[in-house]
Amino acid sequence: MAVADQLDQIHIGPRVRALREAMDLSLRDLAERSGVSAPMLSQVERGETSPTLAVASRIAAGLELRLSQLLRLDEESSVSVVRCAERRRGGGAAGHAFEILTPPLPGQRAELSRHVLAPGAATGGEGDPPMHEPGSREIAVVETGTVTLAIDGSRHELFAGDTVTFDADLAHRFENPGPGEAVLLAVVSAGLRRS
Amino acid sequence: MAVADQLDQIHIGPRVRALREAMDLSLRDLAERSGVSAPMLSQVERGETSPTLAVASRIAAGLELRLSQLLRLDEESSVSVVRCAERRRGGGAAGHAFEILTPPLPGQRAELSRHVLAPGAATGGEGDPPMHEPGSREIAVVETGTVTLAIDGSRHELFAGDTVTFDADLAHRFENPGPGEAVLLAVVSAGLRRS
DNA sequence: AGGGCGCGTACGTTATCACGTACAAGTGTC
DNA sequence: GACACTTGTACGTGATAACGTACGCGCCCT
Repeated sequence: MAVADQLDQIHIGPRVRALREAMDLSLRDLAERSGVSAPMLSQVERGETSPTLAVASRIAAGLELRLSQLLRLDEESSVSVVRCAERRRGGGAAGHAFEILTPPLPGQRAELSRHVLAPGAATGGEGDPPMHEPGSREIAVVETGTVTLAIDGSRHELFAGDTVTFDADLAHRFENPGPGEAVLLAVVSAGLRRS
Repeated sequence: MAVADQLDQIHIGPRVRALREAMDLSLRDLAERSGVSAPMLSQVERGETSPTLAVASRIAAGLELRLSQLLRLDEESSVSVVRCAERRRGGGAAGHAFEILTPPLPGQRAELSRHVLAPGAATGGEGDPPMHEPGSREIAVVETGTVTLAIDGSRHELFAGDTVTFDADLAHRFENPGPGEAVLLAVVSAGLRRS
């Protein structure tokens, strides 16, 4: 077996076990949820076998994830998560001002922030890495103005009053094409916590 | 084999073939690049077999992609937009109007809603049972006016711009003592455990 | 202490993956 | 037209995934 294969198996196995335990499930519980047998799950977690895509998808579903998300939990390990200390208040890029409305406390299940973009401004630079941990989801509401969400190779034009929900662990940014100022509220739900 | 499994296989196969042809490679060319045999690649592309993660990773690498990227090319877009006109609206008690800004989809990690309380109105009646599942947390931001949060035997007065976070599975309600109208945004994050 | 239960893993069996070989069909060159 | 080459797929075989059954271990209750 090639090294790359071993790396593949090693990564998904411990991750599946960590997620399963975080959800307080036994092997038999997850077997019931996913449709994959408990002994098979045990082998996968211990890295003894490489499941097929069909089985891996079912395991991911049992953990309330898509398979690409499950894989991403290990692949994106080089992405750093930037926390409140750097983005508490003030400006990001030129023309971008934000405030974080929720306290930096352990009990926060989601983070709420308000962003103001001057015409032509954006929340980040082209090609910036994702700023949130794997598994995070984000909701954004456009209060005033128009913004464009650029994410994962696609662009979505949003008008005042529109709401968008997306995977916050994919590289993304909001741009204000103008002409007026744009205000949006963002809610980021925590990703799947690691052990 | 379940339909979901079939959908999984159907998706990656045509995608692999499309990418291979776009790169002007034959099955034998890709076999050489990926380390997976040409007959196997043919079977995968035709949906005749579900490759293991180890093999699928090698196929993705031969196409200059990570496996999560290959999978994401077929997954439904994780971005969900709710237009201003699509908000779900309702009225609670007299003087209380609300709109739900997020879609009623499984991928929603949190629900975002906007509430308008006329002077003297409240979001619920005295002693109403909690409306959220155990473990839920809620964040509320007062946009305009003044509201009082009554929860667990205590009362908290909130002014425009204030944010409050609390356990949403405790009986609670927001009251508008007036004199003006009060507007607040609420974010409810799902509980910790699901049955 | 004993019994029952939950949990994770060993093991045997079956199904399927993954490969190597070979065939059929199409294309290009002489 | 004949030949060589490329390409995709059929088929047989070995390896391994995937399952069902059962065991060992630890914990809890009586």
